[in-house]
Amino acid sequence: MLIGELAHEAGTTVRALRYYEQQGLLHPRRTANRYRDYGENSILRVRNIRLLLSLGFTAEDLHAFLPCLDQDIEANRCPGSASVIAGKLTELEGKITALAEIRDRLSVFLDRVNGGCDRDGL
Amino acid sequence: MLIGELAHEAGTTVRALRYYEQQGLLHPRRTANRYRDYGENSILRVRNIRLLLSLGFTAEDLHAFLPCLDQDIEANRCPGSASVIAGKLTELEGKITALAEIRDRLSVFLDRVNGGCDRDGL
DNA sequence: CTTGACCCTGACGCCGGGGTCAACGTTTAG
DNA sequence: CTAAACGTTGACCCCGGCGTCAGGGTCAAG
Repeated sequence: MLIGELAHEAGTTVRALRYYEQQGLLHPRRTANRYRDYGENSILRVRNIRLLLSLGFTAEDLHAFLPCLDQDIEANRCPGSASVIAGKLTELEGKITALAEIRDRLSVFLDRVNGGCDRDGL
Repeated sequence: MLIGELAHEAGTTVRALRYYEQQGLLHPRRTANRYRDYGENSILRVRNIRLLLSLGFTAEDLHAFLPCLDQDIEANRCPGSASVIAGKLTELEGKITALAEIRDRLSVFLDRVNGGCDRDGL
């Protein structure tokens, strides 16, 4: 399978696939004319990569998932990745908490802006 | 007041102040030797800028606050900024929701990884 | 033979909020 | 006189995940 077809099958772009390879996440064979040649399993692999990226992992984080990227990642165990996941989970909780704080501050802020003014319009 | 002193008073850096000016948020006078010359009100103004940035507004968003940046922004009404604030609040809620979803997915993911494996270590 | 649709590598652009030089002018203290 | 400690502009660097050229090669169809 050539890169364009894989991109189509996996729902991404040619550029993204080359980027994943550059990050060490894909290792396609090459045809005689140096075209990248992917196997069928690459479709699942790329989907897994995109799933994990959408979950907030970085490309570097994904190295911990390398051994199991070709399998059904959601159904299968992936030794070594648990600590990475746990770390990301903690990081994520922190971000959510921080954003919630900002939201609360902003909400109070909005109340003041609205409450203290609006003699004209309201 | 020169730029270094203002940076110190407002708790930020010289570079940040020049950046704010570049973004159209500050307009210091110049002394005879082209040094930036800030008034006392600039301290509050810069603090307000930093407060708003920390609340998640971009430098561009801050243009909506220009008329009131020199006042006590938390106590004062700021006509025209309410809609910007409300928009940010909505945006923020969206981000929090998205992150919470990711967190939940990730949590399920972690459970599977732990539950399906670990015959050796645990 | 030529056109068009693929493929290749390499490299710059983007976003945000500055950090961090470089190379230079000014002012003050000793 | 000189050095330190300020100030000036300009320009590149950072992060992550690609988008988007530029300037080629390759291959099948007409």
